[in-house]
Amino acid sequence: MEKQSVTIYTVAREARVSMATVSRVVNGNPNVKPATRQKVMDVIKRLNYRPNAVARGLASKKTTTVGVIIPRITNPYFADLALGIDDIASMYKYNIILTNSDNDDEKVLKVVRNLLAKQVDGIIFMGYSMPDELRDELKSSNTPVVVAGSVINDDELATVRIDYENAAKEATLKLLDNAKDHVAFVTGPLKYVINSNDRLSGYKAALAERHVDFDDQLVVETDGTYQSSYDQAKKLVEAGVKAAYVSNDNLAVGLLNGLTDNGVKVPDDFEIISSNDTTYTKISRPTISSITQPLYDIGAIAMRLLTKLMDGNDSTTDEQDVILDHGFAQRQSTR
Amino acid sequence: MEKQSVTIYTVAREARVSMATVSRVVNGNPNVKPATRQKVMDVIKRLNYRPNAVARGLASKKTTTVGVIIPRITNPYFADLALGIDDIASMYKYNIILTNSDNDDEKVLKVVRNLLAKQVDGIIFMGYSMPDELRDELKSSNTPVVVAGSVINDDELATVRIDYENAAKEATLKLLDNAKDHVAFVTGPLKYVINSNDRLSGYKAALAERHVDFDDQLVVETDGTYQSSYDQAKKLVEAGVKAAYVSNDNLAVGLLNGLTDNGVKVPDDFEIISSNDTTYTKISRPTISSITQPLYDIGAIAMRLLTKLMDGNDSTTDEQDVILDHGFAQRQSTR
DNA sequence: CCCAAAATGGCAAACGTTTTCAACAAAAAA
DNA sequence: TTTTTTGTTGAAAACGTTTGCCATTTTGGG
Repeated sequence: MEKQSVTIYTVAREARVSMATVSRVVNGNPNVKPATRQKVMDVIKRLNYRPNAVARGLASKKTTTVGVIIPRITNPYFADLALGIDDIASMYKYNIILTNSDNDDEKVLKVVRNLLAKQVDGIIFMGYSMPDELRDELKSSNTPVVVAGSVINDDELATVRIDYENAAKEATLKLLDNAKDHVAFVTGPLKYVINSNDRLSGYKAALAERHVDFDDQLVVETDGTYQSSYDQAKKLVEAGVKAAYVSNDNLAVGLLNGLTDNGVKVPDDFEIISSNDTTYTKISRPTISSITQPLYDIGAIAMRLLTKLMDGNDSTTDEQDVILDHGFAQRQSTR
Repeated sequence: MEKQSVTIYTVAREARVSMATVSRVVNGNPNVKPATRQKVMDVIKRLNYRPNAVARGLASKKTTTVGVIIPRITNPYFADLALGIDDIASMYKYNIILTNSDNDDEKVLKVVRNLLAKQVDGIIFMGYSMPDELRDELKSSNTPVVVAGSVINDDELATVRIDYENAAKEATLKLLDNAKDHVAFVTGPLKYVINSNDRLSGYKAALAERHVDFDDQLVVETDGTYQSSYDQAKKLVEAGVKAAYVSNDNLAVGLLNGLTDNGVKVPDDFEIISSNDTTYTKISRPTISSITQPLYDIGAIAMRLLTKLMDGNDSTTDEQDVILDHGFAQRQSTR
């Protein structure tokens, strides 16, 4: 790769000013006389000068780049979040280094080390758990971190999310009130705190409120894939289950299609409420009722919060935990 | 932001060697005596030294970062491609700067300028068209570019894709052969060459082969969204259309649901073949027959090709245009 | 007109690496 | 032994910015 042809030095020479002045012009520093500024800008345009962001990063210790960890880019839930993140990031002139973690602790650690080596100004973490080692690394690196759309085993990190517990409770209550007694909780891996803690608690709270005994046979743990819940459909029906609150849309669609393909009518014989309100819930037939989350906003707000933190508003006092409102979309999978 | 505490210099001092030697150790340069190497590695571990990638980028003129332009991260088609890209990228130790272009020429230009300023080693472009200005910029920047999963108005750029024209032709033939005479082509914006050139040509070729006259009333242009084709469903049926080849899965699902919601039976009264074989085609009911594309592979191969180009294998002679095989998945939307 | 204060701009030292070149040492060949 | 060759290492110059500090100019009040 050949040397960059036109540098700040070239411009300085052509404009008969110093590099410092060019730098000031480029960065909008006010301490430069309008005439000089114009002169420099003309040269910049003429030479088509483009500042080298790497050199700038080294000198200024700011890369205007943030790292984004996403479990899987093809997961619509996280993709929606990522869209919000990206929009706000580009609004604030930040770039996004995006990497899939595949929910693999090993990989996540590697990825973050990489991001830190690249001197990102901040990190947005999406995912279901954060290895201790990673947490330590992040803390000692002193890089601002915001957790978006997920709950992890750490309460010191800034987080943007909804109240998963309450949302789960409300959904479960709705199913219980539709005169169903056998309401199951179909969930992704329980090793993720968002499932095992937040959602399960909400589910239990709803049962308690309606004086229904908790039956752990009704908590159906899956690996979170479409296929896994599709396969569970038949068993659930045979077990007499009449409704299910489902922890993610993949699972909900799988369950729905599994039921339909087995001749079970939704919502007549079985009701479903899902959790994430992604496109899946709208394109399935019947459509799936769901807790609604402002996905885009969660991403957007997380990114905005991150910019604050990166600007040094450490604001340890400020609320670091933003809980957005959720809602409910009544669709065809519930009566 | 405070100064980096432990640098290559610190390590060098502690290990009583020069920076050069530390650099060699870190980069696996073989010209270091094993004993020295060990000594340096010990210090690195003890001090927990992490090389600064920005400084490295400045000195070596390689950032091990590639820019990826994606129309919209939430579009499953491109998300699948992106997954392949990311996997291979991380295999080759590259990071991905991912940005949504929203298919907006202005924005794309801005984004690419940004990427170039950040000194990315290469760019993967996904999208439906490339503004002339952008093309010029890319060429003069001398940065390797690979176009993935799309066709654009330029034949000099390396591209990885399938044969959209033939795929469209085969799909249309299938529909024609199922004894339908009124086969429509429901497409996204015709200003995109992949639609107006490749797919439309394929559609026409199929008609010609079956001696069916081309009727431009049967080419239904939409804005590419779910809703747009959903809204077209009724009109199509009223116009006597019996089947449709659809240019993307969003549209196909929209059309399908529009038909179903209007009481039209698929596939009995209307057959559909879609183009991209994303999840949508599998979770809809009925499921949608589709051309199949190795989406992940397209992304993966594009990235691999890019690494070649970045390694300087300019190989102007080599095939710069990789055409992968496509297939067909028979599902419930066709007989 | 003079002088202090404000505005402007230049110098040069960072920033943390890689890399070229030369030096030196050790091993091999003569 | 002497000369080559090969293998290891270090010194220091890039890489292209930003920025602190100082010098010079402008400005405006008296």
